[in-house]
Parts: sequence; structure tokens; C-alpha cells
Amino acid sequence: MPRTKDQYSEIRKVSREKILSAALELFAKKGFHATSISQIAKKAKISKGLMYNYFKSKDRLLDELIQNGFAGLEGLGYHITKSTSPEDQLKDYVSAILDNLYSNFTYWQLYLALFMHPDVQKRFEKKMKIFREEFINQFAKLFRKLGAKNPKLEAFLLGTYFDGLVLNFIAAESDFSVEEIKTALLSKYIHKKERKRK
Amino acid sequence: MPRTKDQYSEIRKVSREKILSAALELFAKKGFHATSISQIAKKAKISKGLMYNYFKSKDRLLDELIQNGFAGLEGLGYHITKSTSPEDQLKDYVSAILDNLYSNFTYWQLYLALFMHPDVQKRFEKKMKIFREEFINQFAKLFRKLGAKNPKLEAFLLGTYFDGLVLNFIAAESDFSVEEIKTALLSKYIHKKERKRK
DNA sequence: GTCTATACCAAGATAGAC
DNA sequence: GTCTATCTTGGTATAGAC
Repeated sequence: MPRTKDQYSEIRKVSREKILSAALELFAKKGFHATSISQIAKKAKISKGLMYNYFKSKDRLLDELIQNGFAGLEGLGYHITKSTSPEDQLKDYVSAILDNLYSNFTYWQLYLALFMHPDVQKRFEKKMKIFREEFINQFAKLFRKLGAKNPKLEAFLLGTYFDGLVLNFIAAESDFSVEEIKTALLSKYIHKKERKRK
Repeated sequence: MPRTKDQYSEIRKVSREKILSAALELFAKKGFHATSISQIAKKAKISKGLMYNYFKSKDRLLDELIQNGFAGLEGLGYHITKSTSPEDQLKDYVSAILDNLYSNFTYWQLYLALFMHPDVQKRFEKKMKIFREEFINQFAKLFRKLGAKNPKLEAFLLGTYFDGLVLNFIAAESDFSVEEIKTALLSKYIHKKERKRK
């Protein structure tokens, strides 16, 4: 008995996803050039040939992964409620970003590895620039409210902090928990007005 | 007329260096797997075959580069004079490390790209661990003197700061100068006792 | 010490059967 | 929609002449 259109499209979707997730994991772990189509096929439990039914080439497969990742990054900070104090906003931002680092670990790993190389950088230069600028502006506003002398520089430094944390999570296991890091980081920016009890 | 032994060894040395520096640049810029022996040979202005006269394989060539780089990293912080105040020591450390980032840019780029991948990480796990621990201990001592509550965590955070800076220098051009960054960074740790003049 | 020619193989990609 | 078989290219590495 023949399958309906919906069934076919569902099957296609599943196969695509299988390939994408296998590729993401391998690219992230071993690097793009170091992973072969065979390896992807094996991990996705499909044949080599089938991959080309879904993606024109290995490069296109990578492209799609990168697009997906960027999509996930967009709107990372847009759910912040504007009504709260700048201190709380900063706290929420930092929390959201650090949590994202954890939940999207593999994507971050892939991106970081890719963006080490100038040729790749050039391809996504514009997107990255926009992303960075938005980040800086967003946080510069906050730091201005918090009374920083050079809000943009401060925002930049916070950004490099995040970069460093990503790098650390990926390139070495940390001795400290996320929560410890979160509070330590925030304490550099938010100085409690009330005195703490012993 | 035949050449002397010294002349030969000098020639060998020069050729080796040419290959090493060409490879370093290409590996760093494009990645290890993405660069071919042909490209290295072309950049070093030698033939493909000659490379194998000096290095057993492409992997061995990489190994040597990594060894060289680690050698350069060792003793990075050992020229600090112990006689000065903890504040000045911190300043000197930070300066030395940031300056090193700049002067050894290509090495850092190569390492970062390599260490994104777990398989490579494993190979140099031990060396990295020692390096990190030394760094943390060194700075924890300083932070203890500076009165930090959790010196080790503080040292860790400073380390991630550096990591982030490297990443930023490599993956994007910064809007700020090294000096600006240096002072901004230090101001987070060293709070001047005397009041500044307007 | 350096080069060219070549062996060898693995990877990306396609064709056509089912 | 999926598979196997196959083509093709480009890479690593070696051999041997100069």
C-alpha cells in the first residue's frame, strides 16, 4: 500500500534530522575536515549515498548547521523584562547566556572551532559583527545605568569573559560550578549597598 | 668543491625552519586538515618531496610545532620580581601575558583551533593541566595577598579573561587597544587607596 | 640536499537498481 | 526513500635521478 504525502514528508524530515545531528556532533568533536561522509553516515545509520539526497555537498551540510545555530542565538537576550532594575537585568542576562552555553554546548564547540580560521570568519563576518554590536550596545546601556565610566569597554570586557568561559568549558573541565562562576562574575559588577551579615 | 659539515648542517637548519614557519602559518590560518603538503611546500618554496626529508609525516610536523609552542609558554611568568608589591606583580603578570598574546599570535591561533577538538585535547591533556594548575596557583597566591575571599576562583576567572581576550583577538578585531584593556582589567582587581584628582 | 615522477589510498560525489 | 557500486579527484607518502 502506498504511503501518503504526509508520511513521506515526515520520513524525509526524520532522515534529515538524523544526518544533521550526527554531522553536528562529529564536526564539533573532530572538526569539519577531519570527519568524513562515511563517518556521518555510520553515526546517522544511513548509507553514504543517502546523504547526498538531502544535502548537495558536505559544505552545504555545514552551512545548514551554521544557519541553525545562528537562528538559535538570535533573540537570546530579548526575553529580558525591562521593568526590573538594571542590577536584576544584568543578572538575568548573565544567567540566560551561561545557561545557553550549557544547553547548546555542541553548537558552541562547532562555532568556536570554525571561527578560529580566517577563511570561515570572512564568510560570516557580517552576521558576527551584527551579533557582537547588538550585544555590546545592549550591555553598554546597562552599564551606563549602573554608572560605569566607559560602558562600551565594560560591555566588551564582559563579552570576552563569556568567550573565555565558553572556551574553558570546551577546552578543559572546570573546577568550579556554573553557579559559583555566575555569582563571582556578578559580584564584580554589582556591589551590594547593604552590608552583609557574618 | 664540496661543502663542509657545518655548511650542510646550516643548510638543513634553514630548510627546516622554512618548512616549520610555513606550516605554522597555514595550520593556524586554515587548520591542520585543511592545509595540504603542497600548500606548505609552495609557501616554503620547496618541493613536496623535500618536506618528507625533514619530517616523517604531516603529523610529526604538527607535533614539532606544538612542542615548540609549549616551550615558548614555559617560564612565561618566571621573570617577575618577587620583591615588588602584590599589586605591581599582578600588573607585571598581566602585562607579560597580554604582550605574549600579541607577539605569539600565530601560535595561539594554532593552539586554540587545535584544542577545540577532544581528540587533540587528550593528547596534551597532561601538559595543559600542569600549565593551568601552575597558572592558577601562581595567581591564587597573589589574590590571597590582595585579600580576595576565594583566591583560586579569582585566579580561574582571570584565566578565563585571558582566554576570552585571545579568542577575541583571533576571531574578531577589537575596538579597543591593549593598553585600554590592560588598565580596565587591572582596575577590577586593584583599587587605588589614594583618591584620584579631577 | 633537492627535485620530479609515481604509487597508493581515502574522500567526496554520482548512477542506477530496488 | 534508500542502498550498493562506481567514478574521480586530490591528498599523503615513497623512489630514484640529479
